[in-house]
Amino acid sequence: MSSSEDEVVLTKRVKKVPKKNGKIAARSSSSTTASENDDDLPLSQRNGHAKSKDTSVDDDEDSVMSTISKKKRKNENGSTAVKKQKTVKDEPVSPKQKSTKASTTPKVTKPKAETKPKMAVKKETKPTTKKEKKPKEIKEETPLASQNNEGNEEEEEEGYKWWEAEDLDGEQKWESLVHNGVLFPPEYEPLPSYVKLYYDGKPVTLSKEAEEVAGFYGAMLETEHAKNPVFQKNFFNDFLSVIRESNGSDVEIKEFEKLDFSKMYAYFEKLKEEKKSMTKDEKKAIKEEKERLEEPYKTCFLNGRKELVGNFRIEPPGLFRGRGAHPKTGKLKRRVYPESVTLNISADAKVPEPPAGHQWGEIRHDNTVTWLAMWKENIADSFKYVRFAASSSIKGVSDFKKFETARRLKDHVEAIRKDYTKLLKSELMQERQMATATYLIDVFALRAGGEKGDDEADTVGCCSLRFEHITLKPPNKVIFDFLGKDSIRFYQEVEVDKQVFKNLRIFKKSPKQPGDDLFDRINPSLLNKHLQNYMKGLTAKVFRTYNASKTMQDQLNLIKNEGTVAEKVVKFNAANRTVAILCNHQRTVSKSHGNTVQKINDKLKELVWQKIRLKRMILELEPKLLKKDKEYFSEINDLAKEDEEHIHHSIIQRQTQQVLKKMQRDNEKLQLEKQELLTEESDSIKEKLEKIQELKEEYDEELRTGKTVVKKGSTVEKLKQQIETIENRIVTTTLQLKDKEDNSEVSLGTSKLNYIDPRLTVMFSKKFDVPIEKLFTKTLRDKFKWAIESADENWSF
DNA sequence: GAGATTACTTAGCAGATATCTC
DNA sequence: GAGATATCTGCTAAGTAATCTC
Repeated sequence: MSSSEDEVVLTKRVKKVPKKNGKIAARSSSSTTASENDDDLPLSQRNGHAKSKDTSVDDDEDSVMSTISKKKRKNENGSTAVKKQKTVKDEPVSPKQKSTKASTTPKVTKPKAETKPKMAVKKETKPTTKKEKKPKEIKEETPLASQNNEGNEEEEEEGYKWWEAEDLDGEQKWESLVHNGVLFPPEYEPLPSYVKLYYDGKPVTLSKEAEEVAGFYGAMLETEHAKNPVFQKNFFNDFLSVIRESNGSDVEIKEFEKLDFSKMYAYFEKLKEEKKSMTKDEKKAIKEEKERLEEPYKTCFLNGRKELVGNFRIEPPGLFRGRGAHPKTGKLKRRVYPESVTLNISADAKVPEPPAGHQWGEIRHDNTVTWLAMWKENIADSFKYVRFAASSSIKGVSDFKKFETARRLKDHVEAIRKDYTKLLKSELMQERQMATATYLIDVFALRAGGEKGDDEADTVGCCSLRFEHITLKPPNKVIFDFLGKDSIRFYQEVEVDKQVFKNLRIFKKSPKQPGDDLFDRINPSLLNKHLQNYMKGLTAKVFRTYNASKTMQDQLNLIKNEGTVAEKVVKFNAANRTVAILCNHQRTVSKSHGNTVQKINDKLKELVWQKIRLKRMILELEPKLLKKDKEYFSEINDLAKEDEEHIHHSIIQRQTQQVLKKMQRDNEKLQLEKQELLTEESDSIKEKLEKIQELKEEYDEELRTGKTVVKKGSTVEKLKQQIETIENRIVTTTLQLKDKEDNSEVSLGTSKLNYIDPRLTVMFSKKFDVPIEKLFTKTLRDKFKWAIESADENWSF
């Protein structure tokens, strides 16, 4: 078959549908042909066949397509079969049940007859039209008296160690759940009457509702968001809606450009300043009041044990700050009232009182989920949940399971890699795409890449990569350039497996064009189904966890147990950084970064100058040394005259500013005490400034004569000692600079929090005698208590 | 089987707090 | 002790993925 015929096949399969955002997207056709059914044959049924074909298939791009169109096979049972797996059950066991030795095989338990029963329809206290899941029956009454964990003082003191007790399986998430509901943001307090929005130069009197919305914008007037035209447009539309709804303006507002928020902005800035300048006691009182209000919502009782709640606060209204080019950025996030909040709580628990004059939207008793409350937000029409804190047992169990699943991948990854390497050459397009996607996810830690709508930012992951996101440079170089999660740019120039390169070229082949999906036969759902054939619980995201933790383990293995604690921490962070780079965890370079780097560079230059100056002093004392130790003095003329002049200038300027700033601070105090203020003519200031002037003259003289002034009492030994100190400082500062630059765009926290098995950090801490406090913050120590208490120095991922 | 729904994890940013430097 | 800088924490947006519905 000719290549043109091949293209016809491809064209038939790639159905072009206009994307909601106007782009043309490639979609697999819904009308299946016999050959398309072929694609759906389970791999297990085709492995043998594919293998025999592989040997005969010419791997030319065209012939691949020819083979596909020639093949007319049908899936006999018409459904996707599941590749037979080893019957070893892949369920996690608690950390204490496991040996911490790497060599020990994980405990194998028998598979349950039914691991995840289908959820049945649930009867609710309030009938709803939507389907609902039926919670498992709560086995026993859970009287509130038992919920303070009575009779278990030891546990109360030490905290509940779920990892030593819990059966981690099962769909039911709790036996009893008792809590006090959620904390609502305070009601809006109108602005003082003199703070107005202006329209076309005239003050506008707004309704309370409209004023609140105007204030949201006014407060962020100087942010990048407020300068974004999409943000402005969305805000303005919603602002006008609120004005209409509340009959809320005495002036007809028609154009955004005529709005002047500057008075509002100034008022909010003034409030900020006032807050800043509060006395310690005032700040303390505010904090205490805040804590008093929060207290009832901070904790709840889960199965009779006290646990921390995470985000017990209902999100306050405001303007939606979407990331990247989000089409809805700037829209009004409306205030949430109790009527739209659903509480999830034990059937026999007391329902918390809703705020006065309100009612809860719904009360549920669903023990198959872990949220305490939820509400629907108005931006994406999705749910927001109130959940347990990261340190809670329920989150701990889930975290532990996540890492155990990733660890189980160790036992399968070799087979998976072998398989996808083979399937890269499959004659079936879907298999090739599946294999290529798995390769990219495995090797470059790409996310799955689910489809997105036109009301979201245009970001992609593996399955949603489009034509324009990769550039191919023969023989096997690929340039990835796309926006991933949070609109973070993923840019990498990499060399890939030759067959992967060939496949990507096929996936980009005409008639595909910019806007078309590269992977038009697969999606995350199919991909994950495929992955589950290899291992229960295996999904695309498990690869990220696995590869991150595996990389960390490998990096830690390279570290030698030597040096100070600080040096070991630096090495640990370097390992952490490797993982962060793998996962593309970035952060915006801080505004002050340029300045900071400049300052460190200046400091370095100054240190070098100091060192050279000290060496010149030595030669002033003993000129003969120049011949004796040429190398030691080889740098004494390294600095250009201009550089030296610049350094002198910086030092003089800095010292002068220090004196003047100090004078300013002192004057503020003196003013309060109603005493006479200092001036540059005051004796104490004059004296200091004169000393600086003397120093300047000394420097000028040195520059002019080339002779360095040696301080009284200096000896060669003393000067050499000083040089050594400076040299050490140069080394430290250079390292500091390198660290700054290396870390300026890399965020280490995300991988530490989500991807690196915390037991690796614990192992490092114990093996290398580095206090865990140096590696985990307090929050992380709480979150990973299970790891800290269960892993030892021999633990391995 | 596709799309919708639901529930969960992952993510960067901004403000709060702690630590360092002068 | 004050200001600068680093680190930590809370917030909430933005993903993934399982399940449900049509």
